[in-house]
Amino acid sequence: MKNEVAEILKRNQLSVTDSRQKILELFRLSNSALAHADIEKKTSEQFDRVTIYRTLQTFVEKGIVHTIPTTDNSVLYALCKDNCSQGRHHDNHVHFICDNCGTTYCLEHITIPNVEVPGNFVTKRTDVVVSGLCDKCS
Amino acid sequence: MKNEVAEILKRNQLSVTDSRQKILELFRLSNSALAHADIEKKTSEQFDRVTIYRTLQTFVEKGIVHTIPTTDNSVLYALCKDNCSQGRHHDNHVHFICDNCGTTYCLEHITIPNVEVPGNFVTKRTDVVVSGLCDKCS
DNA sequence: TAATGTATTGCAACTCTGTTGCAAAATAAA
DNA sequence: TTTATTTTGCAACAGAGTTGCAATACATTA
Ligand SMILES: [Mn+2]
Ligand SMILES: [Mn+2]
Ligand SMILES: [Zn+2]
Ligand SMILES: [Zn+2]
Repeated sequence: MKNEVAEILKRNQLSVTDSRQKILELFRLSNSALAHADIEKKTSEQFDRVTIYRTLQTFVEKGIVHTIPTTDNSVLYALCKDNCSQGRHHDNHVHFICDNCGTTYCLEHITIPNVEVPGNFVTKRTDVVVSGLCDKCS
Repeated sequence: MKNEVAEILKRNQLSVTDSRQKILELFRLSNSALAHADIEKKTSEQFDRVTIYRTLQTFVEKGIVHTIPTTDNSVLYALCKDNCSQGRHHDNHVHFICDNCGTTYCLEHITIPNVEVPGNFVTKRTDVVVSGLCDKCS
């Protein structure tokens, strides 16, 4: 729904532009996380590389998407569900990266366990990334 | 101890070269994880960039160091303790990245919790990365 | 709806990171 | 010491990410 996408942008005080609409739509249609390269492949005819970088950055800042750490010099992005906002992500779920097909899933229903850290360390964020074989590859 | 470093290399069926000795020593002297860039800064007068890339790759393959996922298009490396070997890492600990000073610690004594995944997913590896403020920055 | 100010985009140029092939050098084996 | 094997450095390249700036698109107000 183009309209719903525009709503999300407005709610986040972003002007509604073609690139933001299209890229946000891509995330909504995908059931897995996307890398910059994925988005570039699907939209490079339409948008400049730089625009994609800036759009992703903006989405992260606004709490529209969240990042997923990886071990291969890439960053993955996925939609934040509920009520994330500027600087406050509430995506408290585990991520799964398939070693075989590379697909990365937000396991929305599996919550991050509480992890103890030494006395004077302060936890701001905890990422849990599981890798292995996804349901399609196992 | 240069000698001990050489022992580790031999034990892993690697020929003992200047760059491997020096880089491995760097890891042993550091109490935090190192990125490629860190090693380059400390040794670029001595070794070519390419050699550092290849050395790190070799160390990971042999189980001498392990990687730590990040959210910023970089990969961190840290020494494996005990008995990791080719393809079999037993580093089952949590990592902590300080948002302020950037230092990344292996929390050797905090073990990775068991994380449930959906039925047909197969877990091969679980990474837990906590970020926030380290003891020096809090 | 049209005019205006503001925010976003595309482009060009650049830097930084990582990779590859190959000849020279270093290491290990005999 | 000689020889075979492995590793290194260099050069060249490819790809990823950044920045400044002018052109364009968007939001606002009249
Ligand atoms: Mn997610
Ligand atoms: Mn570690
Ligand atoms: Zn898969
Ligand atoms: Zn710190």
